[in-house]
Amino acid sequence: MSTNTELAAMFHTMATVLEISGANGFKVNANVKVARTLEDLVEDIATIEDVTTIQGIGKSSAAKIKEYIETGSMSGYDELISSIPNGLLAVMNVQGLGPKTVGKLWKEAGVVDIPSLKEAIEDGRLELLPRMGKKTIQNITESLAFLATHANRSRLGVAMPIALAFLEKLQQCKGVSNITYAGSLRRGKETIGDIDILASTDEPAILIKAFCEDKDVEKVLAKGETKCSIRVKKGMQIDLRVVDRKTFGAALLYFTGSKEHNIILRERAIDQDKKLNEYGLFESGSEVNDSSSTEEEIYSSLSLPWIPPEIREDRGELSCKKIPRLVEINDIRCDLHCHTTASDGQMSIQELAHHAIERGFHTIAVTDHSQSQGQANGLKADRLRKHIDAIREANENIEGITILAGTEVDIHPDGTLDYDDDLLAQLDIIVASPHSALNQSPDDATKRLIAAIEHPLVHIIGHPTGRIINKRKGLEPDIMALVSAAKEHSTALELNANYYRLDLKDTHVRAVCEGGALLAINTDAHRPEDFNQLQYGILTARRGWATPSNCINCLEHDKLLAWLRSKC
DNA sequence: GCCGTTTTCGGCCCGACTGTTTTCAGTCG
Repeated sequence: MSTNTELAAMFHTMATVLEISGANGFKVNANVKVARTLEDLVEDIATIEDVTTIQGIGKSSAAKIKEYIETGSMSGYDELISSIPNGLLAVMNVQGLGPKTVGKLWKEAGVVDIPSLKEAIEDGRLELLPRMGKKTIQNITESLAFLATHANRSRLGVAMPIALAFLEKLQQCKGVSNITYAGSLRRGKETIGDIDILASTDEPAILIKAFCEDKDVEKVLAKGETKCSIRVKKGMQIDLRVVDRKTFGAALLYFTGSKEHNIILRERAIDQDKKLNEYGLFESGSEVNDSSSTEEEIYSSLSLPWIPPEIREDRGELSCKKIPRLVEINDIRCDLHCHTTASDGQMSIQELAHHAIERGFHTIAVTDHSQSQGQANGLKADRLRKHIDAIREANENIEGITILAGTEVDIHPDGTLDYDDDLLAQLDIIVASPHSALNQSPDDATKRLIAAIEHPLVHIIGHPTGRIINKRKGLEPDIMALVSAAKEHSTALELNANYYRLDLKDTHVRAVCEGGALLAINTDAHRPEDFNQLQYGILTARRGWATPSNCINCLEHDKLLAWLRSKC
């Protein structure tokens, strides 16, 4: 684990312990903010001379961070953590249980962890506590069962189809004038906690009934006149919020978040003697809506440009002089990392080419696995030579697209490649990716990837960390060092659009773009439907503030080929 | 704990829903 990640986890833990202990809420929030800042930070915190220059990190936290970097421990941390039972932190993950209740469960019912919470429910101890009725205990029991069987957050590509399916059904309801998804899904986060749906309708009761009684609903968690929550059979929670048509824009802004972005907007409103909530922007003390029918109008009233949802994360978007024109799906003109039946793909070269033509691409790269990838039917040298011939022939015979002969060559743990240079030199495009030894040390990973970046024949580093979201951490290279080397050698770093990967991730993408290196957004398609994954890559790229000029997939045909040939 | 073009102290976003209690605390987003 990187120092940033370790420290972030410690600050999160401190915040939770403080919260259970009943500490000042603002102090709790300050610790959460430090944790979040550390999570977003791409540079190794240890390399930053004065961390108080980072917004949100003050003297106190800076001293703790410094001490941890220098000594490997943090004074006060162990004492704080040991002030509550270790297992109590897990109890905080139970839906419906917050710091006040968890503190009460501990002090008044002897609950110290999940098992003892279950015991306290079974032996009736919980019922003896004030404000702990049958219904509350039933809800806790159900939350415990849910927690035991489900991961906390779903991958973006899991949540999106569920949301779209619900939208399609709900917009059929009588009276619905506006319906969309908001929340972290609209912001395109790599994982989604729950799906937020926002609607305006003349017939709220009909919509709410349809929502709560849908065949995919497993449990109705809350049901009011304007707000309902359900859990669907696939395990995700969906919140529906019904608002007046006139306030849809304000509500969309509010429910898109992020929370941190909203807080700054509200503070900005207060500075202007106004009040912002989900119903609109109001002059102070007035019930008269300033202007709130669209998001654009609200931002404008706050003297701000409209900010794309993907960057509403309090990562500088509200102090930025000019919001760049972020990359869009229609800017993408080619896919430079795809597989065929030659290795582990399901499409022939011809099928791949036809799907690419359908998408309006001018170029498609055939990049099957290299020889070390036995389980993926990776190509030995002689098979690759024949494959190159087949690709060249297809390129001759198929009109309307350029088909590039390429490879996704393994980067060995020591940084060498899985084919000889002589063979690589025969190809049009070389994507080099790590597939093995994905738990090597950050130093080794950095050396390994930089060796590949510096290789004169390599065009793109594929899924640089090898992570699998919610499953595998992957490599933790020094991203700033990679970016610097990538810029120097004109090697692109990939944002693999597959929603299991999204590798590089959003903050890494931003480092690539700000560092002046090239970004490649590829689907790594193995099946025709994989081309649809591009949407997730685009969302992630936008979260990383990527513009078309950062991205080689946005180049016109001749410029792309010129860049490819510039490597020799 | 953090912050400051009202600066070193005083303030820090806002509202819906639930369950339990009868006027509201706690949780969630």
